[in-house]
Amino acid sequence: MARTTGSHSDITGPRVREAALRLFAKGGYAAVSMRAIAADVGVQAGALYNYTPDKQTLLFDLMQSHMMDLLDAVPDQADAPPEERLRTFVEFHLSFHADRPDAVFIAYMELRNLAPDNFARIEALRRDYEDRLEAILRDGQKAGVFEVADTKIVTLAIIAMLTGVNTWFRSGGRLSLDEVSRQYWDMVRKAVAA
Amino acid sequence: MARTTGSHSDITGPRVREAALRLFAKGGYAAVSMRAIAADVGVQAGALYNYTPDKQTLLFDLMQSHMMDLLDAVPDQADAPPEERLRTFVEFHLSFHADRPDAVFIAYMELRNLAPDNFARIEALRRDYEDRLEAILRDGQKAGVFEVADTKIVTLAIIAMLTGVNTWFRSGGRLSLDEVSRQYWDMVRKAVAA
DNA sequence: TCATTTAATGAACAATCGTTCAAAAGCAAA
DNA sequence: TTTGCTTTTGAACGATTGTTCATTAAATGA
Repeated sequence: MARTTGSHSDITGPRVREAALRLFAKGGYAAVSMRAIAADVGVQAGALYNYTPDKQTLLFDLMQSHMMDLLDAVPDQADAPPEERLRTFVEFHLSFHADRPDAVFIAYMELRNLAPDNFARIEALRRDYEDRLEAILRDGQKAGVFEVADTKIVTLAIIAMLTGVNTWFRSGGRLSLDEVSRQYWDMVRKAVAA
Repeated sequence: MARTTGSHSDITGPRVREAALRLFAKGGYAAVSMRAIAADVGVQAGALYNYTPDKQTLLFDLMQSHMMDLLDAVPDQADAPPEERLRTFVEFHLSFHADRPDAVFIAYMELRNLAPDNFARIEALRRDYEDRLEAILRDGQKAGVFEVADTKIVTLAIIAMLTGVNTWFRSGGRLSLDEVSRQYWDMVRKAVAA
C-alpha cells in the first residue's frame, strides 16, 4: 500500500493539527511522539512530514495560530467608558478561553519547549494581548474610575485569575459560563474600584 | 573506577533531588533524561537508582515533599478575625511560593506526568490547601465581612491570581516582595469586601 | 485512456531513552 | 591489615525517538 483511498491534503492537514493539539494538551509536547500523532490521524509517521517540516514547527504553528486568533478576536472599543471596556474584556477572555481549552493549555504550558526564536515570537504576541488589558486599566486610572497601584501587576493578576478558570471549568458542570463570568466580573470590578 | 573518593549517600542523595528539581522545572519532566540529572550531579546514570526506584517516583517524591512542606507551613490562626486571616494567608502564599519557584512550577506543570495513583495523592494535598483558604472565606461570609457569591470559585480565583506571580516575579527586580504582597492584598481585600 | 501530480507507505537511520547488574573501589569497624 | 559494607562505574538491554526516502498507489486533468 502507498497512497490510501480518499486521502487528501485538505483533509489530512487539519486532522494532523487537531490530533497534535489534543495530544499535546493531554500528554505534553515532549511525551507525545510523532508516531502517536500519526496513529491518531490514522496514518504512518512519515506522512506527517507532508504537513510540517518537523515536530517543533508543529508546536509553534499551533501556538502562533492560537495567539493570533486571540488577538484578532479581542474586542476593540476605544470609545466606551473604561468600566464597560473592562467588563467586555473579562467576558471575552472567559468565553474565548472556555471554547478552546486545549490550545490555551498548550500556549501556557509548552513555552519552555519552544526553540528560543519561536519563544520570543510567542512571548511578543502574549505581551500584545496583555497590553490590551493594561491600556484599559490605564485609561480607567487616568479617568479616576479605577484605583490601581501598578497597572502592570493588576494586568497580570487579572489575566492569571481569568485563565485559571480553564483548570476547572467544564461546560455542562455545576455552573454555566454566564454564571462564572458574572462572578469573575464581580471580583475584577471590585478589585479595581476607586 | 567504581566508587569515587568522597562519595556518600548523605551527600549524593540530596544532590540528586536538587538536580532533578532544577532540571524538571527548567526543561520539563519528559524532556529531562536520567542521564542529564546524573551529569548534573556528577555521577553516572546507574548511580541514581541508589536514591530512587525510578524516574516517576523521583518526580512524585519532589511534588509530595513540596505539598507537605506547604501544608505544614500554612498558618493556622482559627481565632483571628477573617480579614486578618485572609491577609496572613495572602502574604504567606506569596512569600512561601517566591522562595521555591522550581518546586511550585513542577507542582503545577507536571501533574499530567504523574501515574494515576500518584496524581490522586497530589491532588488530595492540593485540595487540602485550597480548603484552608475556603474556610477563611466561608467564615468571613458567615460573619458578614466578606461578600462572595461562591466560596469555591473565589478560592480558586485567589489562588490562581497569587500563584501567577511566580511567572514573573524575580527577587531583586523592579518590585520587592513586600511591595508585591501589599498590592495583591489590596486587590484581594477589595474583591471580597462586603 | 493515459500521463502527471499528489499523498501515503514502510523500512531504515543513528540517537537516545529508562533501567539493570556484575565488577570495582572507597569506607568503616575490628 | 583484613573484612564486610556502601557506593559508583561502565557496559549492556530492548524499546522508542524524530526524521528521511525510495517506492507505490490514488487522484486529477487532458
